[in-house]
Amino acid sequence: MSDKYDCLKLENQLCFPLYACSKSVTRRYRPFLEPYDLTYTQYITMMVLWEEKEINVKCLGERLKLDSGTLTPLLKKLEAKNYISRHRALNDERNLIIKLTPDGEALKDEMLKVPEQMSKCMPLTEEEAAELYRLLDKLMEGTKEEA
Amino acid sequence: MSDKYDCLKLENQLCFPLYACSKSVTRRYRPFLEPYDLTYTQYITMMVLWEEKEINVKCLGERLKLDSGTLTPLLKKLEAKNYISRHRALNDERNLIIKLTPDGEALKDEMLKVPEQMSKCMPLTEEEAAELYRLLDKLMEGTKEEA
DNA sequence: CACAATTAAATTGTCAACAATTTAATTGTA
DNA sequence: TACAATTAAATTGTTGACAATTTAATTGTG
Repeated sequence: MSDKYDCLKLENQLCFPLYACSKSVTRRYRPFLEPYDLTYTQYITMMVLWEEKEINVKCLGERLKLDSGTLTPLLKKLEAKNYISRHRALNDERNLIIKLTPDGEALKDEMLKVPEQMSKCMPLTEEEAAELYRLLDKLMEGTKEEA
Repeated sequence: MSDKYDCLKLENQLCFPLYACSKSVTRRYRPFLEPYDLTYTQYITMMVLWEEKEINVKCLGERLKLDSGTLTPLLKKLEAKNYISRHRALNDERNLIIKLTPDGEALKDEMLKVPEQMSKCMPLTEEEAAELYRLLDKLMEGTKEEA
């Protein structure tokens, strides 16, 4: 019961579950982030800043795999919410340095409950999560730009 | 060497690899789809139509997990490219019926090589792919709207 | 039958993703 | 030192994603 078009069926492709699942998980974050006026992308940007304290747009883009076309407007929004500051580096004015404001820093403690709440929505065992992580990583390696 | 903020690190979350990997895979499709003037979302829409021949927007949205706000403009674009037709159902004019045009149907054979080419970018064994599929499916179940 | 409730698609508005281009600062080199 | 090449961020333009609302058709019920 198989024909040559089977490979063109949605359910036979890995790409679609990946795409749908990613959207589904992102959507799940919304209610937890909304009280802080953050979108998912803004949230992961803040996650990097909670680790780094200070970073330029280029490095931030490498961590998040986003370019300046996405980040510039997003960072302006985070600045408007007073979570971050944006200033040119003194030694090289091409670099825009992103720093947490006190408000942004304070948010970190509030946000501790987000991953906790999210993990309740993730019906995977510890081992399954680790395996999923490994497989995504491997897939990522293979799909990123090659020489 | 762990503190209470570890859970707020990007690399300790499943959500980020999922999000990044999905974007990476989608990006990989671009060069294969560009010759046919299709985006990834337009491509998966065509995949449903190659299976169904005829479907209304609501059902299409359920298959693709997209709403009319996303689909309406996308379907108008596919219509403009002459891959699909859009007509109201005679028995219930609320329903918009999407059908393949001959051009859209013909595209199916051309597109057979897309999954083939893509699979070369997917560095997973058969078993790994199956396991990834299973895990994504399980995660999907858990993250979709609950009662 | 009338009209409220429901349903399907379209519309509106906001944010994201990303290619391609532009602007401005810095670096390398003839 | 001039000036070409490179680099970082911003800008422009297109497409998607989705919440919320609107429009129009159909269904259910008093």
